[in-house]
Amino acid sequence: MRKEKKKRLEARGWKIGAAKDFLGLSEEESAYIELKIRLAAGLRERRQVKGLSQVDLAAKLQSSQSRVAKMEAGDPSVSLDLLIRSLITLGTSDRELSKIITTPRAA
Amino acid sequence: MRKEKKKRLEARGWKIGAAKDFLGLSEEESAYIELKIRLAAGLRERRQVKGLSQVDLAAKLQSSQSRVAKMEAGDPSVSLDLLIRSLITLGTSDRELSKIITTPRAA
DNA sequence: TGACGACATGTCAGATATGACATACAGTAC
DNA sequence: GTACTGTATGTCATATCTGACATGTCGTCA
Repeated sequence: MRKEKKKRLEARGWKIGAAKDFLGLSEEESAYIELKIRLAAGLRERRQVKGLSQVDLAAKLQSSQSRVAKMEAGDPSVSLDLLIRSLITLGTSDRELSKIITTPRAA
Repeated sequence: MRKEKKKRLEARGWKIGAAKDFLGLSEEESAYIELKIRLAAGLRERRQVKGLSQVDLAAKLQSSQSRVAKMEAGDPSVSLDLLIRSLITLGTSDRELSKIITTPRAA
């Protein structure tokens, strides 16, 4: 369990949202959160590589800057569904998506 | 996803294979749908390998048999989020998940 | 200093996904 | 035939997600 800052950003919202457990996250919960964080990082990276601002991306997604910010922060209010749809909108292929999922984040 | 488009897709039953060829789906829409179908197939396969019924799996997921059936059918009412969480609950690793995403479906 | 651009964060009305239920259908066994 | 198991499908109340808005922070530039 070494996910440092981004994990910490999430922890508060998740522990409150889960509301039934308290002694830390179960295997499944942390697997889910870590996956979300990798997708979030992948989204930010791809957006930046394309030279887009959050506002630009929001326009493409028909969403808003604040939601894009939450996506990239791995906010508990963002679903994997939205993250993946956003990556797809940015032109991410299945193979690239697959890589994002399996690539360990830098410590 | 935009409501009207979804309703239209739903009305015409986009869960069938090769939907893109019959409906006027954009690249992004069909990428999303095909991804969902692969996850759905992966879920069914893993459930069956473990010798579980839909009722059994529903219990594990704290969901219902009908929702499991919809998941495995790739129903429009099911999110990628739920599909992936379900796969995680079945013990699917990141690597396996990645494989499900990139494995082309049998025609 | 102020103004600007990019990003973060909190809130909330409205949209969507979810579990649960009822019911139907296909096999299998008796 | 009945009974049972497993799966599919339609509906619905409500729990959750989403876009939009307001506002704040931080860096840069003149």
